[in-house]
Amino acid sequence: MMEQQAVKSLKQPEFIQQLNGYQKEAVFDESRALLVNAHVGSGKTTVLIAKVLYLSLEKDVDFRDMVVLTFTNKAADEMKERIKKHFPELNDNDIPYVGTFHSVAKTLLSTVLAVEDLGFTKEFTIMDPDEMLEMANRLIIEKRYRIKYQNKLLTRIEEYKKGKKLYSNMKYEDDIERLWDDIEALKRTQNKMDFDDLIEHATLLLKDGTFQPKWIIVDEFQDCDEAQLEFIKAMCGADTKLFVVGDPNQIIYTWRGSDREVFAKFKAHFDAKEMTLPINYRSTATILDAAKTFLSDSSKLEGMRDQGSKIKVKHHYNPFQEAHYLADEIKNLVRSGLAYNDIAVLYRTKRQAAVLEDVLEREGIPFEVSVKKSLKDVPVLSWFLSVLKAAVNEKDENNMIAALMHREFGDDVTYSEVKRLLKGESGVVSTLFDRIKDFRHWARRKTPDDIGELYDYFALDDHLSPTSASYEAHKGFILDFLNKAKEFMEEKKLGLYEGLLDFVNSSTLYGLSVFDETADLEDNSVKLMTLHACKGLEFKKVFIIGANDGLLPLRTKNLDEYEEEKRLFFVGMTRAKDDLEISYYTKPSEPWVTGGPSTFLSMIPEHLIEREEVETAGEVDLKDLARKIVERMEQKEVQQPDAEAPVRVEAEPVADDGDDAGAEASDGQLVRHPKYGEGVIEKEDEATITVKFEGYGSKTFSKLFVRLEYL
DNA sequence: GTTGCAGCATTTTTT
DNA sequence: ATGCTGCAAC
Repeated sequence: MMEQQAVKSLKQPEFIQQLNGYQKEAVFDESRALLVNAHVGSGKTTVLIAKVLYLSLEKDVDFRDMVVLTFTNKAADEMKERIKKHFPELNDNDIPYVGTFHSVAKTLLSTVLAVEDLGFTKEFTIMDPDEMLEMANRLIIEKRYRIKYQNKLLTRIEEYKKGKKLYSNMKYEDDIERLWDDIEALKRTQNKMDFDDLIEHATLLLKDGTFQPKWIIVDEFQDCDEAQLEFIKAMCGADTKLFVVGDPNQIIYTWRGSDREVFAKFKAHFDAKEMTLPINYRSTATILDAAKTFLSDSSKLEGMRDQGSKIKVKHHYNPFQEAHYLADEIKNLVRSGLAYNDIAVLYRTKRQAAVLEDVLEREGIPFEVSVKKSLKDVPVLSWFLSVLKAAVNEKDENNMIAALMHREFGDDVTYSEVKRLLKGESGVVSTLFDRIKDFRHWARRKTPDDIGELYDYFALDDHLSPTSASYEAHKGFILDFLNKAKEFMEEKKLGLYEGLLDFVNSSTLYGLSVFDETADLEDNSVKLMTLHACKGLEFKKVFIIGANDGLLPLRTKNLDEYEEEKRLFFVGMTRAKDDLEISYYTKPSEPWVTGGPSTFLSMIPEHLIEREEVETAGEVDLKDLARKIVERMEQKEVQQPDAEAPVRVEAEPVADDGDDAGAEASDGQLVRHPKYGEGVIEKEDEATITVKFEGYGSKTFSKLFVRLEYL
């Protein structure tokens, strides 16, 4: 018996054993193309990872023959981490095609594909939207283009590309078409690709069959747009198999281009087999029953759990009053045993967070608002990235201009002087220009170990002004950035120049998370986020606020948009495991939003609901409070543009005594880390801090992100 | 150049 | 409700 069991468990590794019947069927399936309809909370990620591990372990598929595509960096990182956990000997080089659509396209373009055929070189760099905007603005000035609604330029360009028009009231055309043609041409001259180009160019070059993996695996397939589907098609050879997982009930990004018909198109094109993962493990029956109301086809969604408690529908006078109620309620919940991170407050628009932030902060409730930060939020890094991009890609004139002309860190030259420098005319002197131009030559003789020399090579001290108050912080950011670049190069086994090029491009795709070690820390705080941002997450207690017509659902132009609002509401509701509470206002803060419960609330079967009015605070009180909050918000807005760096750094003591030696002040200091617990500071410099933890050993963090509580 | 009016949006966001 | 902006009239 024992032996039999041993054999059995050998045959069925743990990651298979834990699957249910449907999930196993999906993992073992051998079809050319399989479309898995993964209902909400049905263990989609588990199946995806099991499939990847199964292919590797049982079917001997090499990771280099597997393309695993995700939409977000977070999902890609999770996937990579899970793979590496099973195969600790693997590094990023061994799983090159596990990543986001964009990063995989980038990897293909800079390795196996013939970008030269499209007029690029392998040294191409990636342009983010900010950079594109800079380029566009420069073109407008230079060519004297007339562009209407210029402060909505990026949206207008996007709409133009999709063939739509943003403003239907425009009587006369402007120069948007010529502007876009110029941008397209300039991108080629400067050897740069924007995010869309990565997919489009890769698709074009893949069509000759250079790269055809054995397997293509896609996560969140419902978010796929036309271009991404074409990308997948272009990679398919006769022997390529496809495994895509998605949930049509969670299509909430059609406004961003995701294709409502993508499931049908996939099935038709690949003659795909379709399967369903119906079982939801997450939510109580009550929550699921209520959520099903918002689906067009809910027949296949099955729950596993008992009834649970009813859904609370709360009626508040206005958002200010609600914020106070929520603060009290959260305190009560925590008192009754819930952790802060079991709780989420979800809303339709970002601006709804302001009131909550204000009140929760004053009530001392730990919370986190999910806002994506980019490198641009740290001006010194944004500038330094321009320097590096210009250095790494010799054709990148725009970043050269940005690097030299930066108001704070640049070389104090005018536009016409930079133009003359670029033309090679004499009479203008810029050390930074020379160093950037000479970088490739210099870097040839260097290795990643020499990366610290970059600081002196670019004479950064001259640009960061050592006398300024923020000098130490600025220097710290840059040293930290270089440090991360070095780690990156070592993991990928690249030389200094190639490594820096790759790192710069990854930074563009990854944003700040390139070196945010706290990104997915399980810290104990209430999460505030939009309904869009909550996809993929789950909480024991969920508050959905502002269920008023005009807000949730937002005012919609057509039935399609209304259906998408329903799916969005569905996504929000199904984040809740145990308890769901939905609120609406008598007096919402936006004048175009209707007072009273939204149509969505009347769609939920009455027997699943428990209604409650929350006492109205005095009118005077509210007005006073409202005024104060508006004042505070205005103050914050004024402060924002000046803000030098992300907040956390300022909150922490930065070594300020003496030069290099200035660490001893914090040595031995007792601190608490949200993940590793209490520890003692071992070492500290401008950029990093090393803490020794009981049970985890020494960990080095970037001061940019680490959140240490000084005890 | 200035002014008043009409028309429109007011939202979600990854790479 | 409010704010932006294109547009036409001055």
